[in-house]
Amino acid sequence: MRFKIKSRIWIEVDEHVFLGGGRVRLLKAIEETGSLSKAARSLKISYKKAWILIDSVNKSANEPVIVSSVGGKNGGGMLLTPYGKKLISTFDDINHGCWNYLDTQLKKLENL
Amino acid sequence: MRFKIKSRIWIEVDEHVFLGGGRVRLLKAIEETGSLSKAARSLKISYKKAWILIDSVNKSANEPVIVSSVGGKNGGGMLLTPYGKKLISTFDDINHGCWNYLDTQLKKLENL
DNA sequence: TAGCGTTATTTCCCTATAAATATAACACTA
DNA sequence: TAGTGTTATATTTATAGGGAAATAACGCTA
Repeated sequence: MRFKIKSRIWIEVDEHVFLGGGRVRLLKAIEETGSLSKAARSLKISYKKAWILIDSVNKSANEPVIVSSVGGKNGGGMLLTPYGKKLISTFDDINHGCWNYLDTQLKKLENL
Repeated sequence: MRFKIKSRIWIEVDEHVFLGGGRVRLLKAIEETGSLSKAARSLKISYKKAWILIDSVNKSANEPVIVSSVGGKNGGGMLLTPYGKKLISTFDDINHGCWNYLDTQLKKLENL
């Protein structure tokens, strides 16, 4: 029997999702591209969906995660704040730790 | 900032979900009630949804998880096999361990 | 001033998921 | 034999979520 243990973790604030895998992927894409529309294209999700995700992150956080500018040289853009960068690296850290834990548990299923 | 780290784990076989929180809840309700229809009513999900969940568990497992009988004294029913009982207790064990790990990580978010 | 590429937001439509309904088969009971 | 409460399955109906498109505002550039 070939088992795999999968997991998904997310952070909630006031019973609402604040940060999860999808939001972290999006934040990383914003960090790389410098814009929400480019990030959405690179992840092949609609701009609307990307905007809703970022909007909910902003509304849940009490410290800025991204700063956006509209108009200007290249039309504007989005940038991660230092707090935002720390947030995604901490999320990744915890997530990897969770995977490592689950790997150690696999044998419990295999010799069941 | 009041953070909570939430998680969901599940077991896959051949890239398909074999066992997750919902299926485990349903199996426990079957163990308590002795029937799939009673279990579905107690969890307030439709019989159809419950049947699809159990059907996929049966198809993924290569050892029986439940045995069902149709017709008869009380119309029939469903029972967990010893393997099925071991499966849900192991799942619960791993799941609680995951929660414990995540609790230890919460401080990383709080003093960020 | 016209054009551009963004952010920001609304509206409409479609589709995929879930719920509700219906039906068959079954084996016991009265 | 009629009735009952299951399992098992198909069909129809409703609902919610996502995608596409349209629109506005913005501030730089040429």
